[in-house]
Amino acid sequence: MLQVTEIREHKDKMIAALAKRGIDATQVLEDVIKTDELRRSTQAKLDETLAQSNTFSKEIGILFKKGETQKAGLLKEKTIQLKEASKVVSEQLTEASEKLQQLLFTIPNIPNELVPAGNDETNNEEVFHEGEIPVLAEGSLPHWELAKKYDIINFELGVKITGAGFPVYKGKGARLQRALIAYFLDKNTEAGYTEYQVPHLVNEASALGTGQLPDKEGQMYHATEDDLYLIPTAEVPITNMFRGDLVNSNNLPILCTGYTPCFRREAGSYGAHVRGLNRLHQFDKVEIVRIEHPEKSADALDGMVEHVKDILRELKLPYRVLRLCGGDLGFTATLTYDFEVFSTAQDRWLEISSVSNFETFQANRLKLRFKDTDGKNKLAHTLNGSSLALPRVLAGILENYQTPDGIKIPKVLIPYCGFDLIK
RNA sequence: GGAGAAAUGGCAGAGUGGUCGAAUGCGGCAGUCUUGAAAACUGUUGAGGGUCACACCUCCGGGGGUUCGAAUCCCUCUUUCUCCGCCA
Repeated sequence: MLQVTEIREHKDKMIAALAKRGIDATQVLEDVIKTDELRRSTQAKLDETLAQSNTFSKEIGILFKKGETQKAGLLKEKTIQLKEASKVVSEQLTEASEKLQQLLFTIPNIPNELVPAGNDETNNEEVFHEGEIPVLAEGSLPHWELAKKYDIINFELGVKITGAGFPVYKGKGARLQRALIAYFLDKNTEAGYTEYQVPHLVNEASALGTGQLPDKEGQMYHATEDDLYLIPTAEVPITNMFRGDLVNSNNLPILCTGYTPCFRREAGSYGAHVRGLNRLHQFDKVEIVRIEHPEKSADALDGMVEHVKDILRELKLPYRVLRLCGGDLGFTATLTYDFEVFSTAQDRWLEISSVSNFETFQANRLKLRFKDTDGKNKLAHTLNGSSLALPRVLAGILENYQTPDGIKIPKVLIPYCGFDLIK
């Protein structure tokens, strides 16, 4: 959620930046300013009435003590009238505040100046790539065929017990998943992130805090009986641990990591692009989250990108890093780098990580502040990234590491797996 | 599931109808002392809205009520703790 004071001061700049998302925000920003003016003037009116009423109440107390009950009675009448008047104004204030809130909820975050303009993924900018794309032997297979061949992932069983998009991992497939999770968590904790295990269901306030609600309601599974949401990413519970907090600036940055399953309802398209592990309703992910001082968040984002690069380098997977364009940028982000692994047998890139800076957008909803060295309370910056999403990494490994003898295991994973070949 | 107790500033913890946005301690910040640091001492320090700045308004778990006036009384919800029951 954007800050109203920022909108008041930098409206034109914001309109220009939001244009990169393909949005003309002129009208809505003007509405925000107008509604905020109404809110403030109504607030002032209410304050005045209440101030008057408070003064009278104090006088009544004094009069009673003196025993001047008649005078007190007169003042009572007056305060009763003021109370009636304040009720009406108070309702107007609520109305204006709610309208303002509604408007603010519809406006996405302001893209960073590095974000290229553009409507869709074709305008994303490749900023880095690394790793050799292997030349595979004759008869190499996509991962869903490999999964069947080696009996390590069973999609049909998942359909039987739940539905499409809920695979069952088996034997060395399950072990490889577990190895990846442990390896990722180890890499993250070595880099200074503290490991957390968090709830997989969250309440409405949490979903609002990180921006899943109100705009992405349909993308989450909703347990209506208890009004809880299955998390679409560990970002939600982890970031919300700090909701409403006021932290001291010398406690920043705060670095967290956690493994969770992630649940996504999103109705995907059909065909090869969603086959196998490419798109699931439930998948595993290890997430990193940072709470940063505003002056350090840009560097922090670069650091997170380097961290994820390091992991992919160790896994020896061919990958590229994209800077998302305005049209592809998520609602809450100012700047996002996507990581994609090349899936050789499918001959396409698969997104495996998304690293973003949200600046104050989430913090404003979360009321996550820090006490700066000048003694002032300010909104912190939040950032997060996947490190990494499991299924597509697994797909990449299966496809890129396949040989006529079986699937080799990346060297760094062998200690975690306890085997070096799936055959 | 049953019975009882509680929820107050960054933290701990007083406060049972008016002068309480709230004692005290810790922590934070500034200073004195010191070569420097620690200790000690002195001062300062809740949050949000509003204002050029004041004034002023709101906030004592959430919501509602009683009252001229509520942290304080009533209702309700949530959470925590103790005891009992049940159970991985």
